[in-house]
Amino acid sequence: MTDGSKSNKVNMKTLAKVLNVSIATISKALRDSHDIGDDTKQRVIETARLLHYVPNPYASSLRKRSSNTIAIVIPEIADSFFSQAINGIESIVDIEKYHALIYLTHDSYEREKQMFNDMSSGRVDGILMSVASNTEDISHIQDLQQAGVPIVFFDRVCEDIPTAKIKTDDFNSAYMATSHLLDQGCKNISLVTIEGYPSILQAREEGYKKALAERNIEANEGNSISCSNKYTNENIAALKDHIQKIKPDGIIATVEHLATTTYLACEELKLNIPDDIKVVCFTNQITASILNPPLTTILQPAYEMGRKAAELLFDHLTGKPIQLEKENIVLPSKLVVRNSTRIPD
Amino acid sequence: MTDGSKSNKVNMKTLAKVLNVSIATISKALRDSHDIGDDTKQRVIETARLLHYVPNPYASSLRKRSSNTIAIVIPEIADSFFSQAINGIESIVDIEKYHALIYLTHDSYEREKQMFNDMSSGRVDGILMSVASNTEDISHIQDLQQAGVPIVFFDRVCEDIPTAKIKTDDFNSAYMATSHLLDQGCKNISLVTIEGYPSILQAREEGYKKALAERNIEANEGNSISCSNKYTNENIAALKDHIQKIKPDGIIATVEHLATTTYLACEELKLNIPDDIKVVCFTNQITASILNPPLTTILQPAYEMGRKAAELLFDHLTGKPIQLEKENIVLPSKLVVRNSTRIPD
DNA sequence: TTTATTTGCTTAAACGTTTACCTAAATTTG
DNA sequence: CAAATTTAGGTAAACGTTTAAGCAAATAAA
Repeated sequence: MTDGSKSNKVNMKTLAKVLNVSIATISKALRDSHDIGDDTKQRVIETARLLHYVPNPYASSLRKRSSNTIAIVIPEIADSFFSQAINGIESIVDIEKYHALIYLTHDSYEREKQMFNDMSSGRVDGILMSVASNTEDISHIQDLQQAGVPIVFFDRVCEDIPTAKIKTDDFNSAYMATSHLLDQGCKNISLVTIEGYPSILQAREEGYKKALAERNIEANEGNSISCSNKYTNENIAALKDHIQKIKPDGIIATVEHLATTTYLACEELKLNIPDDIKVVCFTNQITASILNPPLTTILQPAYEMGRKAAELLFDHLTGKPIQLEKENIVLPSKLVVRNSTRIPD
Repeated sequence: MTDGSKSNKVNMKTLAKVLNVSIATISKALRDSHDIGDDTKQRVIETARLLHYVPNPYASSLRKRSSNTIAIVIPEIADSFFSQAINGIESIVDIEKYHALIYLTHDSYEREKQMFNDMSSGRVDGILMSVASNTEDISHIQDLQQAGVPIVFFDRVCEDIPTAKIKTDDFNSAYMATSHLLDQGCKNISLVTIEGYPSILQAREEGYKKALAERNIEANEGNSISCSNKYTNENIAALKDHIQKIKPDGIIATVEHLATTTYLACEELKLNIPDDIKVVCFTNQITASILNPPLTTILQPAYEMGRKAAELLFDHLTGKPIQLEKENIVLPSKLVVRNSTRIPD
């Protein structure tokens, strides 16, 4: 339309005919092969440009047995963590001129398994993933890895698969957060977490427990409450029950949407944050600073984690001398102290 | 590993050999062709399952000249709108057993154009997109459409392309929001928006102006301020300047991250929301209700928009009798009133 | 000058499907 | 019972690349 060309498919055959050379010459010229003379190369490139030739990726993938495509396998895009991580991943995918297929597991093992089955077709050259929280049988992952598809985990890693893992220091962050609450005078801290229990939440729970243990405080079962992994009124109700029963003076919320749950539960119970109860939450949302009160958060390096994971995968894919199984990277999270944990005057 | 099979590629040839039939028989049997007898079909399906046969998508795409893949072209995944929209899209992509490639334009026309060039290879069967805000020359979109690739716009639509468009009522929502502020007693309302000006922001501005005009209030140039489209301290500073100069008693923030910008600017200026200045923001974040004060928002049907866009695209792709160019759907946003626009007692 | 090497290109097979067309046997029709 | 049709499959080409192998001409080496 904007140019003179019709929408007839122009492929290598077309170019070959126009330039009166063989298809092989076209292919090699475009890939800058040493086989082709400089002037021919130029002529090929020029006519390719003129005729708006765009290579067919599927023919290429079929023949080369590689797709220039990676998979991003994550539970969902509901929170800011994965949004930011995807942006980090994309920043590299873009540079490498790859494509990214997105697979959302909805945190379900069954779906994750199906998706791995799909990927066993050679659809992707590599995988960046955060495992579903109820994935225990990891044979689908092992199978694909054995089949030669490199995998890099980020955030929710699978410890039993020998490959690169990009984590943040969940144990330590929770430890820091809990210690911070203790420093601020809390004596009875509850952990609000979610069902299904991905390993990172386990680490957070352990960091929490360690901080308590260090100060000789017993972490009794009752101080832990599990919510469903999406924002619901049921969660608010459950948390209210919990608070009324346990009467905690501090709360660690382990995932983003639990911040809202916690704040609303406290509000409904007429509990003042931070006077009656102090709150820390794992979240990356910029609104943390304008909450009522501003929320003390554990800020995770989401973008950097996605980016680093992608970097490692591409280092491997592009044949750099790197052993994925040796890469075990921990990027630190940051405790950002705000008023939700302030000691009242 | 978990099964007896090695990682040797099993393809139709393998199955054909094992079952002593032709490759064509395998192919037809697996696609449930009428050509093949029921018992043969069963045998094929059974051995395919046994040998863990997974069809090669690239061979199939090459031959069929269609990829079972769609593109999601969006500016970024930075805010909750696009996160939720993607989830809506995925809910349909999943059902249809398609795949979704994600293209982030970073709101840049140049990148968008490159991506369309990439897609002109036949890589995708259809496109779901929100156009970049600085896209004015739309020939890249036209070209692809003319080449037969169906496109469905959502949110940031391109009016000049005759195809399906899923929007929300930006004009009306902004009108409602502004009227609401006026009802709450505001006399001097500023519009905080972003540079680059996608069409939806234009609509929001016009809704804002209409509400003012209706009450015979002049919307002077100075009441509009443009920020960069990411959360920065510069934006906060600029907004502070603006507020000090114009002294608005009401603010409409047109995109999500401007809520934080606005709240922080007001805080730094020691302005009380809502007593000194009332605020409404276009955002889907659940934290709106726990802000200080809770934020009156325009809640957009992000998930539904993504879902509906995908539905229309697939209706078209699966040959349903539907004319994309006739589909112009507007899903309503909702004004959720909270304390940031409350009239002081 | 003869031989070896390099340059620049071509031929043809391969990647794994799908499908138009063909065929032989089985079944139905008149 | 012959002719027509249906059933159940096979053959081979095609989709658009990439690449191993080959080859003639030009250049370099001996």
